[in-house]
Amino acid sequence: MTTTLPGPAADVSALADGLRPALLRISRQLRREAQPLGLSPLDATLLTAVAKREGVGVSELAELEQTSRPTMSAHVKRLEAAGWLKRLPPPSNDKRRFGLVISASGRKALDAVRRRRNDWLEARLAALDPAAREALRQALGPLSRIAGERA
Amino acid sequence: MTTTLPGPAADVSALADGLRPALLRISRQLRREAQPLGLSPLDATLLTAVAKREGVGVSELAELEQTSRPTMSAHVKRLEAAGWLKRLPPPSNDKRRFGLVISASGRKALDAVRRRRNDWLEARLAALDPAAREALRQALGPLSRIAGERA
DNA sequence: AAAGATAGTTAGGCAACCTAACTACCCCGT
DNA sequence: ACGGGGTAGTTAGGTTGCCTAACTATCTTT
Repeated sequence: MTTTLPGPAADVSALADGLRPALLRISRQLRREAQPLGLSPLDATLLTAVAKREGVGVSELAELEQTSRPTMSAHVKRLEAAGWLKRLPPPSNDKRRFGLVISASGRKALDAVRRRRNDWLEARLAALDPAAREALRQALGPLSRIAGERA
Repeated sequence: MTTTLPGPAADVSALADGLRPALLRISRQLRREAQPLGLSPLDATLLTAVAKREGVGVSELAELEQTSRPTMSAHVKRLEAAGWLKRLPPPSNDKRRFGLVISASGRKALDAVRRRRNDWLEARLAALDPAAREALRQALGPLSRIAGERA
């Protein structure tokens, strides 16, 4: 166990101060280096989320991804226009909500992006030594928890 | 060079797939939860960078922070307008560039923000168990390297 | 059947980013 | 000594991702 004695608060502060800029910068790059020919990292995240929960509604998805409903509504519209997502008419007998599902081409796009190795983040990870990657692997759980990811 | 055989690549892919959404989501929150009364996380990052390298120029700072020059120019303008940053006239005899320094009130704002504990990220970190924090601490180095942070 | 809650959209705005194009200046070679 | 090519910084214009407020349509509850 790590010492949690005198200054846990100062400890946490220092860690936060270190993490904040790194995280901000990484995500900046992440968004920027989106390959023009594929899905943006955000698109991939959203499609994955939908694939994981076929028939999810816009609001529920917004909550899962922690954005506002209008924001998610716009994303869904965009992804649908791109043909990666379909809205099934009311799965229940509730005519307000529809069920979102990933389309065949959406799944294809997702697979294609995954098969490609030229992603910015992967390149950076590959450039690290194995110990560093292992450290990141260990940190993945905590990071996901911070991100508030639900199954 | 680390082995680039079949296994590690898949490994790296999986790690990237796990990290990407978590990092995106965290940075989304990070930007959103800016305390109205203080500096945004971005502002804090930039001021810290300037403080670390007094007299830095706009272009150099842009490169350090990995943004375009116009973007940095706008940030500098904003931070200067807020009174957190000053531009010293040409420190060398090169009349094109000026030297950026953090102002007294900038330093004060930075300290104030640091002293406050109500930051979103810190709250999340504090909610983790010590082992998880330790894992993040270990990952900080690799993350910084991915972010391309220079001294 | 009216009141209130919920799903989703529209409208309007903001922050952070980019590229292209411009000004002002520096330096170097002929 | 001067003209061209590079560099510092800004301006202009556009994109993306996000938000709140307010609206429509559909339940649900009383």
